[in-house]
Amino acid sequence: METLLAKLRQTLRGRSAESAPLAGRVHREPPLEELVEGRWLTLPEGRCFLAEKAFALDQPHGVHRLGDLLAVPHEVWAPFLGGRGDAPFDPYEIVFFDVETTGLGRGAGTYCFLVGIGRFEGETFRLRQYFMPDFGEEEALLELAARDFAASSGLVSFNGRQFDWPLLETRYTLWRRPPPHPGEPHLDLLLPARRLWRSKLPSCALSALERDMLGVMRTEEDVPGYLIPELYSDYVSRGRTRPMANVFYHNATDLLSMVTLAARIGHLIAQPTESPGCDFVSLGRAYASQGHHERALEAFRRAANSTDRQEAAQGRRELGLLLKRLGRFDEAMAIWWAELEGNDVHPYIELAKQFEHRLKDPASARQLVLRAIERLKWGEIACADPDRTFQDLSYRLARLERHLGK
DNA sequence: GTGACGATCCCATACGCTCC
DNA sequence: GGAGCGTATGGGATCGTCAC
Repeated sequence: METLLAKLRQTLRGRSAESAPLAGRVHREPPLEELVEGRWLTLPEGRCFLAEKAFALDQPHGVHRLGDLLAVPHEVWAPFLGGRGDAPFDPYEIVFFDVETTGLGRGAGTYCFLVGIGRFEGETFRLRQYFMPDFGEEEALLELAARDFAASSGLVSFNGRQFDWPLLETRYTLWRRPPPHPGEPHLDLLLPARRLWRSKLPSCALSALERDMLGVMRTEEDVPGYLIPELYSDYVSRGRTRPMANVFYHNATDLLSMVTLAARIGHLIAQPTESPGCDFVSLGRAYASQGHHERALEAFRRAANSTDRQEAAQGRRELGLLLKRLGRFDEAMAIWWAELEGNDVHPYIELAKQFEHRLKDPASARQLVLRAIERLKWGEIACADPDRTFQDLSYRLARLERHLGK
């Protein structure tokens, strides 16, 4: 088996060496190093092109600056770090990464031909892009990327938990190398972005977030993601370097956008009161699920005060339920009382429960249920399943009347 | 002890979304 | 176009409380 693998590696490397000069002749395009700032590296494992660039921390990217992330309190990331929410998340100890691949599949036939890795170093944000010029040179790319990953204590990506990292792990496994990083803590920015803006934006794809939240305008250099596998194929088989330079631009822009997106999200979570355009209901749920109850209550209050009627109703509902869960019944009841003239049946039911079970006042509970039934009949209360709601209310009323009768 | 009820948890299922 | 994750939803099981 080992011999077979060695032969395969040799064959692939041989093909790579043959195809490189051919590539230059077909289209007479300039070599990659003339189009992308970088240099070729030769390792025992093969050749790899390294493009490297450092950005000042006050470098703008859209409406934000790269260094904005450094002011975000580390603890805001805890709800989004997977199983390692307790791990420290220092921007200087983590790496941002994004890979360009030959397709969307997860199998052995999908290669990562470009790995972009960014990290804060002193007064700069340094971006390194490792590029494999042919399929036979993959191990060199993996070796160089591994050195960067191994020097980090955390990962940041966009959809990297589902796509980029598992794919990279597969590539290392296929070369019989251990993945260079345990994979945790891993901040996948797609998760908090969805939590914050799912109900506000038509899409939470990185390109949409760039446009709608970050003010990033890509130049004509950019290429759409779906074309990337084809462009790499053109590079390998026909030596087309110009479109490949555009892929470098695409990858670098993705990485810089991740940095400013993280800054935007981090500041928003840290100070939700100063963040218009955020889905405070989802943010509150995220806080509540992590036990940050006061922050959750604050987020729900923000939602409750929204000018968007639907968001305001949801905010009040979540606020009341969380207060009840925390045993703050009087505060919860105040919310429900204020809601009674709205078009939601929920506050009637919650108040009826409180009167029946906690306050031992079935007569008041009955009045509330009767009023809810009446409003439901008149169509003043909207609910997803009016018939079922009517049944539930009737059942509750019958029980209360039995109780009162006795 | 029994029954009714609410609260909570767990599980299964369906669906939408994102990456190249 | 493949695949995995998160979310929403609904049903069932379990537990604690209370009244009888």
